[in-house]
Amino acid sequence: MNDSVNILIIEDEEDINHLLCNIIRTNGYTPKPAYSGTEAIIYIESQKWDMVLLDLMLPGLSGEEILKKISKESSVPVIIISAKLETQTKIDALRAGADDYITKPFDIEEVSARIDSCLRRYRHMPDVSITNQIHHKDLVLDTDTKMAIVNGNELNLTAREYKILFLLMSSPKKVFTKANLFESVWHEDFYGDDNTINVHMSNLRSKLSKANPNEAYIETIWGMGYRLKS
Amino acid sequence: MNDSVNILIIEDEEDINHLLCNIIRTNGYTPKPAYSGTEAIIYIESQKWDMVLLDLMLPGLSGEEILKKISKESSVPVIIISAKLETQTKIDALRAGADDYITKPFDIEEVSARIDSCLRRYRHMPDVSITNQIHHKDLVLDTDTKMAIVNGNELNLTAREYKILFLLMSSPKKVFTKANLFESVWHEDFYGDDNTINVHMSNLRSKLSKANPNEAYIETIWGMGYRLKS
DNA sequence: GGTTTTCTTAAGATTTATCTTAAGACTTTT
DNA sequence: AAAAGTCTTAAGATAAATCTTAAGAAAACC
Repeated sequence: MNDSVNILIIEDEEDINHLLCNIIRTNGYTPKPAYSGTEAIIYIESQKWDMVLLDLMLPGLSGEEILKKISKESSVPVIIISAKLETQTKIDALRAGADDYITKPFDIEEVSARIDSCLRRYRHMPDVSITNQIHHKDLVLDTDTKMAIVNGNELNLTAREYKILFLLMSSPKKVFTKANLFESVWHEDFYGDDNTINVHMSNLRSKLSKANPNEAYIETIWGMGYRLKS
Repeated sequence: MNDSVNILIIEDEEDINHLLCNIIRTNGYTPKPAYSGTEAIIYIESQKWDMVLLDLMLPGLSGEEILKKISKESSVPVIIISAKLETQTKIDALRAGADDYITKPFDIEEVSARIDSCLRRYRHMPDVSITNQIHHKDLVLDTDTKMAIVNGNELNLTAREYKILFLLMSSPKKVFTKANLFESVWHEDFYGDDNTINVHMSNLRSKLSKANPNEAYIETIWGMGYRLKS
């Protein structure tokens, strides 16, 4: 029962925190969001954690301070997630006890992979990641083969298509705006041409519906964006 | 290499697999989890094992089939762990080459004791032979001689090339990203120069295609990585 | 110490995915 | 019914990833 893997997420931006929670849940672990440094401290002191994801830019108590506190008091692995991409910041963080450092905007699969690999290192676990498939209704995304499986048909996806679908499936109920997509799939803060996304969505949909014409897997939310159809 | 005792655990339920891993680790041996019959076969063919723990109820390739395969090809001791408690099933398993039979839910200490005693019995007898080759189509990788065999031609591989090919062949359908390769082949978390991998792939491919110009064994998945061509 | 093998780096060539554009059809909202 | 947002197509342009080659660096071997 209590062999669940608990991961604390310290990140003040709600959107990003939720996204990280979903990634972690998808990977089979148990996420706990904290939205400020002071909130985080309470959680840190109240129970043991298997891992901490920490944003450096926090209101109030800074990420650096939290990092110091954590590494002084425990040996829990910490992955920094930060918009600061200066090498020096990175080095400082790693010196201060961080185990890995990911810059924003991040690739969700990379985050996923690094969490796995960090956990593996810590627990001396064998090199088999716990889950390599994401399921949603009869749609399966295989993160090993990078294929979608619909109706038993294996579909080859391009890198972009795969990443879009991965994102949608990682948060099944969430509506992803085009800005969200540009950030998570393209890793760009600025917004590209909306039509770029239209076209990719169209291509992705047509691959999926070729495998199962009776079902629409991706839903358009008018004026908002896209989500997985539930 | 080392004199660790390697035990393969074939069990699809994650919780139980992890538990068995822990027991084995506690006893001073090295566990390797396999979560399906097909995965197990790969490991069985890829190296020598000191023992196999096998669940009879597996998705896909059944436990009985695996047991037959193992006992046909090698003399590695096999302990069955199963929820089936009919006497007939038990007898059948023992006839088919199993060395011991434990019913679920099991007593941790009992499992531990039986593993020890079974190993003690076997230690003196050398394992006659589990195959030391991995096959994929007409490509064979010999884990003893570290050579690839294509079309009957034995190819000398460098250490890197061997490791890359071994990795690809260990999961025939999986797409390996460059990050995967750096981690598994170079044992580096940070990502080196992509081009290093390009060049090694190129060299490996040219060796393979020199032996068989008609076949491409390694496939590039644009924007994602490489995989064995199936 | 010299020779051989293997690894890495770099630069140019090539291939492929992706982007852009645009126009007409469709859907939803007002 | 009109307007705004979205879908689909396709073709050409662009950007990015990859391949290949060769040469120098590093390591291993003799």
